[in-house]
Amino acid sequence: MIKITFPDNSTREYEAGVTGLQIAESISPRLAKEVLSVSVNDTVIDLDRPITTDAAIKLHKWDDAEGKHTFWHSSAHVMAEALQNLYPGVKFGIGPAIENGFYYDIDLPEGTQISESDFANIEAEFMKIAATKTQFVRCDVTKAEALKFFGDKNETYKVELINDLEDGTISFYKQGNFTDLCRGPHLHDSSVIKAFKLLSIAGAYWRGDEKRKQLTRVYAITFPQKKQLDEYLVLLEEAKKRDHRKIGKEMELFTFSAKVGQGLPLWLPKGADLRDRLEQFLRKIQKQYGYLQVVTPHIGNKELYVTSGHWAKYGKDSFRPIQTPQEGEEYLLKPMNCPHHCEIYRSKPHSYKDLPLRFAEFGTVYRYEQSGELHGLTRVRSFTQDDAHLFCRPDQLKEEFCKVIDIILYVFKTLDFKDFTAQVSLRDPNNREKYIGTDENWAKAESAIIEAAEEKGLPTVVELGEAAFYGPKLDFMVKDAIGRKWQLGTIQVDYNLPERFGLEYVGSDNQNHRPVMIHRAPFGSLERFVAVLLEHTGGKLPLWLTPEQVSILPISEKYNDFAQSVSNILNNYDIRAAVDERNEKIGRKIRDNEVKRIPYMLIVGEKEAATNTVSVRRQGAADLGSMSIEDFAKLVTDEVNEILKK
RNA sequence: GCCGAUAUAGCUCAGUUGGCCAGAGCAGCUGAUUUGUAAUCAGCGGGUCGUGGGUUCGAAUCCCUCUAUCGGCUCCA
Repeated sequence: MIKITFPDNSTREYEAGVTGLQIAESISPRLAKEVLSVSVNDTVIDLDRPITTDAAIKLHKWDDAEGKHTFWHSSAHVMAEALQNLYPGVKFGIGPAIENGFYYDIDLPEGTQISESDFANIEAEFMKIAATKTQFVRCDVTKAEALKFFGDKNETYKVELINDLEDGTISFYKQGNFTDLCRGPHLHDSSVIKAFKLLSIAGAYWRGDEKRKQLTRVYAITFPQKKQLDEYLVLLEEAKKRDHRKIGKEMELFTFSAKVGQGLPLWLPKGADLRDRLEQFLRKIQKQYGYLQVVTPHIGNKELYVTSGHWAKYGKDSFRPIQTPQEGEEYLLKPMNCPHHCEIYRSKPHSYKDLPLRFAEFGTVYRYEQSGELHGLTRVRSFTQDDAHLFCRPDQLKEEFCKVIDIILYVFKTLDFKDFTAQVSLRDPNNREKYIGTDENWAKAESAIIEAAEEKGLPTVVELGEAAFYGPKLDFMVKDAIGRKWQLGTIQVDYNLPERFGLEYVGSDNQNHRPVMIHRAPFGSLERFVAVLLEHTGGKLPLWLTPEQVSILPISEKYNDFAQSVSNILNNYDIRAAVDERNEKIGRKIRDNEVKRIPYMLIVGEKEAATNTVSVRRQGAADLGSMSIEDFAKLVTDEVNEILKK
């Protein structure tokens, strides 16, 4: 007998060799029906694999991530079988589950391709296979067997994968007439897959290497119930409505012109106004935190970037240098503000008493991005960073870093970004040539970030290979309407640029010392920030950001949406008409439709109203007496602003 | 940059298998209307159908080039 411990710490005894499915059956028939896979001591395995020793287990259903993962991974195998039936000779790459669904990378036979018109056909074939209740059967194989099996089938990609695997760890899964190299786990059988939808096809390089062949990636999703698929599709449609490109056009915030050039946003008056408000908002905070505003040119001598290391790192992938007509000097459109700020620091000697120095600038930078990578406002070729560089003594580093975290969290809180991830971006340990600076400095910078995040109690995830080339970062990632992750706020510790620029300060010991630099941008860039802000709010921005919101929303949404948001505030008031033109009783409670008109008035600046004077009482507070409805409108506006600022 | 798709008035779109001077709604303009209310009535203007080439008696509709956009990949200072 073995002892099985459940997530609630209860235990039961079973015969050794019991399977996950049998355990589920022993609990309830319904659970047995719904369970998809099982974790045994934190490793997810198939339901029909025997458990031979005491173990802690967790049964996974559709509603947990592991359950979905198993479900989608198995679906990928079924889709592969369908594709194999429809496109004989197709070769398979990899087919994993992803956040929303799964994909399979395939190499179609010469001359074949899949287009949208084929989707229905593939979907039908998939459902046909799923309905046969085909079982997923695992078998362990030796490396030699595996190589022979796929070699005989000329599955070159699988052979390559197997070559990288250790003998003794290789397993196959077979369902119907499709066998795949796979670690598992899988569903017991395909009958639980009730709905399948092919989402899109795209090119994807084999093993993510752009020098290798581009395969066809087929994206799809499945569900245990047809209804869930319908709901998902509705959700996708809803998300599309929150696309910042659509909202930005409707609200007349920004536009693009092929003539101006791709990736170069043109901010329209209303968009510029929104930007300005965001800038003012941040400027105010930064002033409180002792930042000093500076302004630097949009170009800089190439030598500046040779010094900073940017030229060597990115020169060839940047916009070409501009040359002066007479002297042939070379200038670069500035791709970042740091070198300029370093030179500002260098413009005079500094005492240890001067530090930290915090130079801030809304600096517009220009970067060459590959044409296919451009995306609305989230990925552009010219954008404005809410940049600042903090020059501090090593002993001030952590405190300064923590204060920057405070600012970013304040910004996110004010704008109601709840769903973000703090990501510690470190070097790729296998690719150190990508980075400049000594290991010692990197180690110092990395530990500073990790410690500061810990001190602030900020939960973080660590990503290797995501660091800037001059230092590690703490990035704040936020998702857009359809779940794509974008980096907004960023804080970077840098020991390298101060060294390259020879930055110094005189310490209390009268010796020269090297300051540490913090790069930081709470918004990241105004472009990307506005984009994500629009997608989060669906364009319904807080009042203080766009007081003229209603007039810039499409007219159909004008009235209802805004009225609703302000009427929440109005609910706190007992509003009575003090004077009534129609000689009705003075002091009557204002009718609902009149209250609804107040927000409309607030916005369009309409002066006339049902009653010119109201007597107002704030619930649970003193009577405010009578006032003109215009004054009352102002009062409500102020209150809305106050609430939103908090 | 790579794979695939798309590109018709300011906006959202319709234009069947290539064939009359390319249509609608909204927006705009003009004139009525003055109405306790976002969306009244009448009329008008607006597109060389993304660009350049080709096939054809004839193309918005077929083919090619380029440009931009969309979904991914790669990249992302």
